[in-house]
Amino acid sequence: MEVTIRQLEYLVALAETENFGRAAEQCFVTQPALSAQIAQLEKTLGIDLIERGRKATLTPAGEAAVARARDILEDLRRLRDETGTFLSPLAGRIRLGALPTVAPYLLPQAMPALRQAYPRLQLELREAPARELAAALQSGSLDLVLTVLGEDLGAVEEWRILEDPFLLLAPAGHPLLGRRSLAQADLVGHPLLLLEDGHGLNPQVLEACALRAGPTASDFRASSLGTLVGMVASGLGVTLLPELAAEAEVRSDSGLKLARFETPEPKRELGLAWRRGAIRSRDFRLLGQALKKSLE
Amino acid sequence: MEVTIRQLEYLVALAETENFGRAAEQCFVTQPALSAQIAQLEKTLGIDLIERGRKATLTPAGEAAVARARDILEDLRRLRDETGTFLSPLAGRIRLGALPTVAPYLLPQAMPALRQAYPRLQLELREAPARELAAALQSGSLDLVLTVLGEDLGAVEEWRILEDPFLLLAPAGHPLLGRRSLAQADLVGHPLLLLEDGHGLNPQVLEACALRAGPTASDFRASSLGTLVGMVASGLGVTLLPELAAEAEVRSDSGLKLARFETPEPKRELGLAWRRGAIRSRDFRLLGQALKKSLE
DNA sequence: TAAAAATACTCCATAGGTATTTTAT
DNA sequence: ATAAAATACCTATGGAGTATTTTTA
Repeated sequence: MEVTIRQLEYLVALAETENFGRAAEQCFVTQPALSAQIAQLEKTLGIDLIERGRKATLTPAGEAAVARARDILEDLRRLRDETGTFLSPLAGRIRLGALPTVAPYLLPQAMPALRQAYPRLQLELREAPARELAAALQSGSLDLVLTVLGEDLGAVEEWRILEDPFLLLAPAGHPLLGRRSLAQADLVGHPLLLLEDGHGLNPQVLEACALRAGPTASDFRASSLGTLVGMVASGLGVTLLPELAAEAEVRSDSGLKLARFETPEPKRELGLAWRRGAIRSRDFRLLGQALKKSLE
Repeated sequence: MEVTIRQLEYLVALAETENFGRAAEQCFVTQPALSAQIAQLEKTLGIDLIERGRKATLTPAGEAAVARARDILEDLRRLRDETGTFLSPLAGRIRLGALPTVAPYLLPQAMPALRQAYPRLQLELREAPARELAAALQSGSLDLVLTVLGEDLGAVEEWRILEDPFLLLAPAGHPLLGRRSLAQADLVGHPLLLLEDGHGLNPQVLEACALRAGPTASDFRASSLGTLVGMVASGLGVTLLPELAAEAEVRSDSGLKLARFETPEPKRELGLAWRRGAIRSRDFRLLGQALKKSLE
């Protein structure tokens, strides 16, 4: 006999539920039907996949089979998604990864318009730092990433969405705010607050200011932009915020002030990236256009 | 209806043959049977995959579907291979990549013993430079690579097979051969022949000799170790050969001589590498042992 | 001794085969 | 005109259901 997709679906369900009955229920079939298919699969492979007992657990061979089965089912979903887009644009599932310093400020505004324009689009969102996004994109566990462009993302196509300048955030009355114009060099000597290590934003901030880490970087580290703003508010120092985030994070009654830098402004470039040659690149460009439009 | 593996097999066969009848033949079914399954697949996906005519060609959606189908069928083969190894070690297919400067000198000797010990093993061999091997390993199009260890191969496990020292190859009577002992520094000033750019062996050779490219490297480049030896024979210069290759490439009547370097010898370290956590790592270690043993 | 999985048996959906017609070049 | 694919129709395999027994913790 041959291995069937159905058998693989049953196997994955069984791996998830550890119980033939519940797995069957999850697959909308009866327990004997599922049992028979699993038995059939074991027979074709010539090895036991399931350790029968009070709980149904996987044998080592079962673990291996389930891993492959998941890949196969995932690829099958992608087959449906990809062929579907030739029917109507932006139909089906797109797994989008985005930076935690971007997603919450860009996507919520854009979603209503997107749902309206492309009702058959299903966006699966995952937030992760830039390195993880790039890796997930290459490994195929993400279809599309919303991230900082111009870094090494591997073999990708990029689509610019916006330039996001860094603004100075300081408590009202801070000496840096008084100047007629603000240059990046003016920051020297002022304690600069950063995010926790590992955030891609830090090197961007430091590089944007042509500063190297160390002397002026403060020892306090924040775990999100929200707490970073809080730290500035408590007088621990100043920081740079992407304009995109600044609008949302800095409340007008917080006693904090934002200031633009004189040109050339420090900035980051945000956009979409996908694997070079991806079948759905047209879809991805459409999505990029929609995102860009939602910012106007 | 649901997409079935059989439909995907038929689709791939059709993509390969561009002809329903021959595709059917290739799948050991009749033409109407294959036609029906393709029609069924198109119906479930809701889109035409095939452009019917004198030749059966793929529509854009068909291209996409075939690409995914190939992935799925490949994963299915891997499922069989991987679960099979829990039955008997080293059963099934292993896709092995190897350096062109290693494969022909190591594998032919080892194959007979391997076939004897593991008759159910099917080795698929692919020769490629180190960078390609590393990429193919990570992308999953190879299971195992035989390459120079100690370079950046990504998230892999490594298994040492042998240290392969570089020997000096020079025409008999060459001044470098007269010395009592030969040090790497002695090469300075002698034209050193290298392989074509892109070969991983060049930087290894240059680094091994603590020489940087340029002054002493000759302008002539060889495309294989065989022609490299020929170039030395025609008096264009000297070169370094891995000992593994030297035995096979340098004929005793060629008028060429090999000389060992004094310790510390320049050398390369050869071994197997596979993706970290690969299910068949036990198999790969067994294969490594067998290769090592075949060298004794 | 219960809960869980396997077995026994029936039914029907469907893949595949043969024979034939339709379609494209 | 002719090769190639679709259609019509039949057969049989096998997957799913119900009812029941067997297993095991």
